[in-house]
Amino acid sequence: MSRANLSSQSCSIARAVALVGDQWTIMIMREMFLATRRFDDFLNLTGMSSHLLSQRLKKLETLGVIRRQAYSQRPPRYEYRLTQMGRDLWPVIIAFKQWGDRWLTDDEPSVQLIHKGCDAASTPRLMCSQCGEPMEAHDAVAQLAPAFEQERSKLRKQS
Amino acid sequence: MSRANLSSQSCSIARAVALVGDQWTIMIMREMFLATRRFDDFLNLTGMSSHLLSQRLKKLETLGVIRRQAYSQRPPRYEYRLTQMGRDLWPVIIAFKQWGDRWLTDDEPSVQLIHKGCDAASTPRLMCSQCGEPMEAHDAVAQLAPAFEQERSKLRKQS
DNA sequence: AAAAGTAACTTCAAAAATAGAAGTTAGTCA
DNA sequence: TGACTAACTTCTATTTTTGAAGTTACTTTT
Repeated sequence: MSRANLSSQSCSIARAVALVGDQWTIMIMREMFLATRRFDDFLNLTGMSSHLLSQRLKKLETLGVIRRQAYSQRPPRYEYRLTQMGRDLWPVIIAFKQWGDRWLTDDEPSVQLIHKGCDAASTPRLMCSQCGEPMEAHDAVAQLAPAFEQERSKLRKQS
Repeated sequence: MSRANLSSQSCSIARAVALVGDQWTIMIMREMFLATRRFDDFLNLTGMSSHLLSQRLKKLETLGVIRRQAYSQRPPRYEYRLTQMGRDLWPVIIAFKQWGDRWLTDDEPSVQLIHKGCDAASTPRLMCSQCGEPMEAHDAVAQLAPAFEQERSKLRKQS
């Protein structure tokens, strides 16, 4: 299966990952949430090549995750901003951050999140949308839609 | 900057992404959370090449995200299971799922999460660890540690 | 008026990663 | 004995990424 074909799966995880689940895209999104807006800042702050940055920004714009906006006509200059679709990727970035903070360092986190609501340093957690209780892997059971089950049993038999 | 060097950044997002932020690793983790345990099932259900699957499983084992365990001595057969480090990646997978469900499909989600605590279909949300209120991108302010600020202003000047 | 600088890119060759097909190992089953 | 199975490994072709250099359309400095 080629990379592109991942997005043809019916699973929304596969689709999401096919579009925005690569390392440099996630680094771009980190920068977006740190208020970076300009090409050369993305370039220097992520350390990626300009070629790839250009490609990724175009892809994200096409997808509707970010939009490109002129902030000067002469000389022509552009900046990149999140759309709602882009802002909704925040939980993905935060999830990576929490995991990294927990498992990959003993130091203080390099970024702390201050919750505007209560003014405290927050380490956001997942909670159940229905009852509001905190939720972890073992608190949930995955229930597969019939179509997805079928897709999977076909795939299993292919070997 | 080569890919590997991402993990030398002090930012835990960069580190996390360098280790587990690629498409196939995330697909492997999806399968882990769907209770897949065996090589050929990962192979067929993700659609990745066996070469890459083998590499990724080794990397994840070395990192401590999964462990490899014999379930038969003769013939020698192995299965893969999550460690606590691996289970803690659940929020990453769920975050991708929620985003995909919201932005990439109009159909019913292919997977529904049933919360064991309340027995309802749940779409987990982030909440503040301090006050328990739901949290989104605009509810937080990022506060950078001095060392990270310094790292970043050096990087900015490199252009 | 010419030269240097700047932001936002594009181009290109070399290196690295991935895909897909085929092969291997250590067995069991008919 | 021959087919089958799970869990891989090996190989070459293709695709992606890197890193350096170049381009465009201006503004600022000398």
